[in-house]
Amino acid sequence: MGRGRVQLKRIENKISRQVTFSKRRTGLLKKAHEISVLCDADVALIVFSTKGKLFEYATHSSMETILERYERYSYAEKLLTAPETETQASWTLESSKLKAKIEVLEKNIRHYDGEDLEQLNLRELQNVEQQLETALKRIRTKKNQLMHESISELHKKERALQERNNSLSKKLKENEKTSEQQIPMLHLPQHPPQPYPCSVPSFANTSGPFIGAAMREEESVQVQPVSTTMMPLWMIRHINQ
Amino acid sequence: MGRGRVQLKRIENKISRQVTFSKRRTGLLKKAHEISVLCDADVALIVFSTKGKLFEYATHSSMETILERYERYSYAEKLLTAPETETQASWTLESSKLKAKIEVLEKNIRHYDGEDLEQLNLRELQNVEQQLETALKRIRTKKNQLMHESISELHKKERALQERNNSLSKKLKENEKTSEQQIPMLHLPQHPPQPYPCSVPSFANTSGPFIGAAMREEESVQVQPVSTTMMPLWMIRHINQ
DNA sequence: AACTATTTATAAGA
DNA sequence: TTCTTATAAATAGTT
Repeated sequence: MGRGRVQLKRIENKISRQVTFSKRRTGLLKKAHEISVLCDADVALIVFSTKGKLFEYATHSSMETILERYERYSYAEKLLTAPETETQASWTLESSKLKAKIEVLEKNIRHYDGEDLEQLNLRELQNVEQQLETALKRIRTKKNQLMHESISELHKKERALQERNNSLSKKLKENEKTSEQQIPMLHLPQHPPQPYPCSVPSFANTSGPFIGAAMREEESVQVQPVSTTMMPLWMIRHINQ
Repeated sequence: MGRGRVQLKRIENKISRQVTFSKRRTGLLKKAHEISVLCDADVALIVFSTKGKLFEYATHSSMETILERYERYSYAEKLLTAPETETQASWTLESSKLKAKIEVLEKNIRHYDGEDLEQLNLRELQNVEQQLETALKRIRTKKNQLMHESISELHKKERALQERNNSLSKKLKENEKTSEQQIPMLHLPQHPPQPYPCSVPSFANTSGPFIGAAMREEESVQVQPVSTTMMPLWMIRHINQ
């Protein structure tokens, strides 16, 4: 249908190809529309140009609907070939399951926070109480363990620094003897050690609510006496709060 | 293109419609193929007949590929126009968000259960401990409230039954005087009242771990002395456990 | 984008 | 369905 016959092969001339695409595209869309109206058919047509531009036609029942129908139609095949293409229904299902789970978990947490207790009866309150007591015991044990680890760690550091201080002051004294130059010496009392002029409350004697709470319900733990430590600031804050 | 003009409207004659569908369908598929070859375009064509039969054409790159490309292409639009028609990607996203939330909640609960404490530092342990203590206080308050309500309720019932007993025994005595027949009288000491031969431990004197725990950290609550009650079995079980 | 010679598609009939 | 054929429609090449 035109001035000359066309061979069914890619048109090499870019301009010609573009023009032909434009003309035939219009025709194709028109024919798609015609068959859908004349013959009461559901039609979906998708065309990507060489450049990647999209043209589409779909019967009034909309592209999505037709594509879904297509998916459904070829469902059996796809189950065998592509189980990863799940339907919206299964996603919705999974979503609501997850949401339900979240609701339960949040309710539990509210109970653990001592909130939202109206719905609980005495037996349930009793259960939650028991659980909280057990948890509290475990947490306090863990906390004690952690603090003791901290303390040993700090002890170690303290000793190392003390040794370093000692050796430094020793060297300094030797230097004083040999060199003509006078370097002012740092006063370093040997006992009790005081590596830095930072006032830190003695840990072993602290009887604030923190330690008190930590020890109250525990099997007694041996607390190593600590004379002075280089405790990090956040730890001090906790002890004194 | 035929012996007569055709109006663009549904062909009412079923046979004609079917014939036309068959002819035009062939033509449409042919033209789809032609444009794809001549113009190097990606084409997907889906046609459902009135009866629901499927006919399809797709460029060599296969129907699935083109439909995926289509989904990808119209992703942005869909997000704006139809958030309810979500794509698999967004479902996957929502799903993983929900799963992440569940993970966090479960971790929290494990901490509240005193488990899985390895990852927590001292500061975090301190927080959990505080939270648990608060929760425990609230729970014990709630439990006390519930128990006092129970007790008043039982008191009320006890008094009512006692009155009923008194009036019954009074009537019985009167009957004895008037009637010739001897009816054995039920022994009902007035103090302490003992409506049923059911041995129930006195509530006020119970010093088991249950009450002890309930009272330990609370503002002192006035416990009304209860001589004898008709406590439900489940309550007794809790007190004695 | 419009024109038009020609090819192609297809309606109607068999 | 398929073939035939007259004719409408599409479109290749040109302007």
